[in-house]
Amino acid sequence: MAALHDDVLDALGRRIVSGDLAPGAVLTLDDIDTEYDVSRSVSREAVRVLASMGMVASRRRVGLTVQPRTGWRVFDPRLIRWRLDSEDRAAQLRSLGELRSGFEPVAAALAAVRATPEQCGALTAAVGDMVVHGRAGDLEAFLAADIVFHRVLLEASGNEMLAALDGVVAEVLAGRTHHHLMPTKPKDEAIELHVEVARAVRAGDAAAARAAMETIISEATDAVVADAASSTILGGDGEHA
Amino acid sequence: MAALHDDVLDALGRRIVSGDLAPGAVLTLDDIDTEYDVSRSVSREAVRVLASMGMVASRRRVGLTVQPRTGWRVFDPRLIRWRLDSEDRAAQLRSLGELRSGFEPVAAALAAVRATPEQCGALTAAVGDMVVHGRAGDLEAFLAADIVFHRVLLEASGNEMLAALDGVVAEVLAGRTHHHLMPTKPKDEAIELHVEVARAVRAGDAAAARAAMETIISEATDAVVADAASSTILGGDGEHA
DNA sequence: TCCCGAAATAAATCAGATCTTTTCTGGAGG
DNA sequence: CCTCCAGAAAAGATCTGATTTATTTCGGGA
Repeated sequence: MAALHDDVLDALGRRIVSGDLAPGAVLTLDDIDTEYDVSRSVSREAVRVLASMGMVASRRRVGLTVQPRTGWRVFDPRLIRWRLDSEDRAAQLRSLGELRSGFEPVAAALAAVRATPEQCGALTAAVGDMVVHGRAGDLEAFLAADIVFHRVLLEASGNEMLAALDGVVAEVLAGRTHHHLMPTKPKDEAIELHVEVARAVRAGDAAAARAAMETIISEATDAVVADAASSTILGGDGEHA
Repeated sequence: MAALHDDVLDALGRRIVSGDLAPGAVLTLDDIDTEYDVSRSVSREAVRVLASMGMVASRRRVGLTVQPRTGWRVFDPRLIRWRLDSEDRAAQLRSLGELRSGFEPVAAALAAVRATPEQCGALTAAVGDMVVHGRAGDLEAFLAADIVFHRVLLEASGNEMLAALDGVVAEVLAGRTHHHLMPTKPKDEAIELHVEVARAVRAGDAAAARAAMETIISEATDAVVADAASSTILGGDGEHA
């Protein structure tokens, strides 16, 4: 089931992200063949993908040069995953959080106008789960429901690019929970705000949906800051923390 | 200078985006070798990248299956380019615009806190160019300055993911101008708002920067809607249209 | 009818050759 | 000593064809 080239891609990607292979570093296909004991086609395919992510550039007579971070395709899920698994984790979470603070209110507003009845139902169901598990203090189950809530909302925005960011949101939410930046029991107000978003979406009230979502995020930010856990501006967190 | 595999990748990508190769369609590496008259390594590398973009999946004994759009990595610049060059152009621009309406205000707020003196200078210079070319009615030069302005702003946000969206903004702005959704002469108020963003960023006033950017976008949206050109909700356009 | 093994299929991998581009090196000429 | 050009060398790009492996199909037997 393994895929050789995927293994090599993964290994190289992680080495680059970790800084083991820093921008400017040069390696050759031969190096890769030797180091990972694979044939040329495997190393080539791995490198080709890496190049398509802007992480390396290949030049004849020179070899493969690791590219500066500014050129990386930072929206690639694989790259996000590598960064989250590396030293870079905190920075990646911060970036994702800031990003999220921008697009989630938009998604909520759009969803209010475009959500299908099925999506409204799914949203309501997810909110219901959040209430139940939140009251019970079951953080993992609450997190799962929270992730579903936001995924459905993004999907309901009817914008495929927003929908594609569901992984981002899931990572942020999971990261916050697992890094213990959440209270042991989700705040009632936070849950209430999710209920409000769902209500506004059902009612087709874009402004209300947007406002509630903005509040969710800013409240969460304040809470985190007040928590003295860290201090990111506009801070991205975005959930009852 | 050509790169065989890149040509094939481009050709296949465009065929998929255009619907010529619809989701569910199956093809084999052999088909590609034959159709484009290239060797196996070339077709393999092209397909590998396409797979990494979520556009095809390869399975033994079956071949390559074109994947549904929901799984595509829609943030990949190549995919965005293909969509912009296809029938899908309008939808892609709408998506990008909506997205932009979310993240640009955030970027402005962050830039107010994080911009370096050099970036403030670049921003001011860009605004100056906008004023000059705007007054002169030179739409192309104005567009160029506008693009620079937004690029610098995104970069100044200090968030590499926001910075990576500079291409998105450039495409939206260029698309609006070249689709004649702009007045023959940029509105003074719109220019004034850009001046205000630059001022707020220099002053480190995050709230003001965010507010001005939000106004830029909503004013532009209203203008477009009033223009009866089209009607996208929250319309994302975002520029003096 | 159901299950199992053989055959067929197409991707995955390997191996090695050839082509092309880019860079480096020496030497000729100024 | 510097400049310029030809030739060598390095490394990716492409090609070819063989081998391996996973998956599906299908025929035969219980």
